Amino acid sequence: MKLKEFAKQLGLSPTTVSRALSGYPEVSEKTRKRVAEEAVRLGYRPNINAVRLVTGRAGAIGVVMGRNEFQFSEFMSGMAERLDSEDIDILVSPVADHDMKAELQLYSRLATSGRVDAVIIHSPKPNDERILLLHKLGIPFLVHGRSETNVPHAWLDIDNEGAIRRATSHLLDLGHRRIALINGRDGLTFTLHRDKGYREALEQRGLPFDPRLVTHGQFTDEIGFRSARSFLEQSPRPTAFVAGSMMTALGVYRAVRSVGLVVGKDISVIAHDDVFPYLTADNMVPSLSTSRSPLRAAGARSADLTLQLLTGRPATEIHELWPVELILRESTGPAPEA
Amino acid sequence: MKLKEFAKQLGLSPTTVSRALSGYPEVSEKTRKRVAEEAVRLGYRPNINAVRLVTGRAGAIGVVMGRNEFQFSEFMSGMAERLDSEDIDILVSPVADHDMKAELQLYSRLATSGRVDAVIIHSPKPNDERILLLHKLGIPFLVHGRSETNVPHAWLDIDNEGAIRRATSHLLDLGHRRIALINGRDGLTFTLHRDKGYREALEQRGLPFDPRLVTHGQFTDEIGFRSARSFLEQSPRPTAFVAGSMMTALGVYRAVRSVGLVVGKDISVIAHDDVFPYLTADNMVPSLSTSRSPLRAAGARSADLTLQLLTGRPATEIHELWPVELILRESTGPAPEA
DNA sequence: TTGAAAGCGGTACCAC
DNA sequence: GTGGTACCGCTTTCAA
Repeated sequence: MKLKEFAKQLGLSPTTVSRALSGYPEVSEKTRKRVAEEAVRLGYRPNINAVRLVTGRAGAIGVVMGRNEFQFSEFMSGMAERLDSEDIDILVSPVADHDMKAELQLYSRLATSGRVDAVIIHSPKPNDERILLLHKLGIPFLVHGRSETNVPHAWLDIDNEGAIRRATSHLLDLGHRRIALINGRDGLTFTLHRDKGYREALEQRGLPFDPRLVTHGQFTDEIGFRSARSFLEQSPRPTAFVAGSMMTALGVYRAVRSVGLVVGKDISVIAHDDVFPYLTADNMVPSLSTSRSPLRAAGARSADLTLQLLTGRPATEIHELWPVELILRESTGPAPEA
Repeated sequence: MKLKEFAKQLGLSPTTVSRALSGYPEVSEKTRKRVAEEAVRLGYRPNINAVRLVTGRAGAIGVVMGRNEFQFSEFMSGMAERLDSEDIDILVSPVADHDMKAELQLYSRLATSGRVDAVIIHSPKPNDERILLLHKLGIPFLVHGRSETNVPHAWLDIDNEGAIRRATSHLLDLGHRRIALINGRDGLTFTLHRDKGYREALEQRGLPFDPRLVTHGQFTDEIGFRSARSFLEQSPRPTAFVAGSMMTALGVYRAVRSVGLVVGKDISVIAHDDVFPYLTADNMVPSLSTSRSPLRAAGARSADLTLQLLTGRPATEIHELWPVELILRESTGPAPEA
């Protein structure tokens, strides 16, 4: 059913029908109501591609996801929550990890092809080429995370620095002195922020920073296991771990057990938790102390902010830093006597 | 840069340029090459929405994802691998779990709005309303999984029945007699197939089926833990578990440990593994025996088959059943003496 | 408050 | 092999 045909059936002009459906003020209430009802009854829906062509809007937000990021479904679910009521799609473009060239090409394509009205990017670096490119391309974008590029950009981030500072401080309060940090991929802003939070906590106590107590890598159980194992071989060994993700924590738990130690007694563990429905810190044994920040909520808010961007709110105004909760469970305890 | 403008710069007509770029045969090789080069140089890209309007193609494949499905990133990465070379997007529509009404509405919208050329649906039921609806709507679709609706439809599935039959048989071979199955959500085809495979293995040995040894639920660590715990309270307790996913297996491991038993010795465990980069069966302690089927590959192939569907291959011809490997590791061992 | 008509940026038919 | 032009289905100015 096309507009013309539909309009004819109603005895109206296409113009009026279009206006009625789009909620223009000049249409009489009676007409609007009739049009709306008939549209449902006769099943008329505007052809989205025609609308897009004529309005120049794509009606979609692009999300570029790294291929190995299990967190994605959660973020996107959040986005969907917010976008459900709008007529806006989520366009997902997975891109191979670590292939910056391919990723940059992707943005050019997305921007110039008019598939999306805006883009959300993840895991930025302090000096991120993608941000420069997107700015140059003139396409609205939101950064999930932060960057230090002086190009103006909208962002939403969690307080990684504060989260890890507090986690580390708490461990220090418990008497731990050798605390290992299993951090994210090197060079990413959130990794740097976490490193910073960790160092700050040490500094506050006048404790020295030991680079041998920090590793960087993807959030996988394997990296968690390997890092923890190699830390545990040190002498003296650390008595506490700060882990970058739930998956990392799984590896850490295993590593601790594999050398005959007990999490929460011999070794304390705090991990960052994005809150996944399928893997719960509370259910781990012992239950896992976490710095906690629901990724789903971040997804919803990111969609919301992107929408604001699209309605003209300046990117420079859109900066949101979310606090992170510290939730203490059984995996943290006083440092064992030396 | 628009076609008209671009064509003028080349001293050609829009028609010729369009043909050259779309690879029509009647354009001379020389012209085609020149046009292609200049397009890159001047940065001309056809406006996708205009193309879509005029061709009637959406240039996108829709994927409807349940909100709590961590497997999704992996499947989509696979899709992207295949779609990278095509000019086809992935449109993701997350939908609340268990909200069939919302989901059906979503399909109607997707189909009638012309946003997507085809849809991929997941986790079908034997008699799935979505399949009926999509068929009625006349939009091409591929089912990831299987259904028993007599509506013709393309599908790609793994041999869940065979996988669980073999897993169970293997445990029986090892002398286990009380084997518990922690299965997926009730009513879904793959869950039924797994139930069936489990029963078949028992039948082959003439062993009775005990409904108290089977649970159904989402693939979460929590369900894995709870199910396993309640199984372990039975007397006599099962000596082996077949778990529906890696997340479930995490819960099972925990449950076993929490009652002072040892996986691989007191209790054998086999889980189904979709192969995630961030959670590896081999890294678990003890390493986890699995029925294994890479979801990423399924995603790539699903995209491929959907493309075939779009080029006219009849849905009734597209049925693919993938075998599942059984990989034995340390979590399975002989049944302990009674 | 309603309608006629000119595009939006391409594709593809039909002529040359 | 190349070009003119009528659409694709809608929105939006302009006029009534």
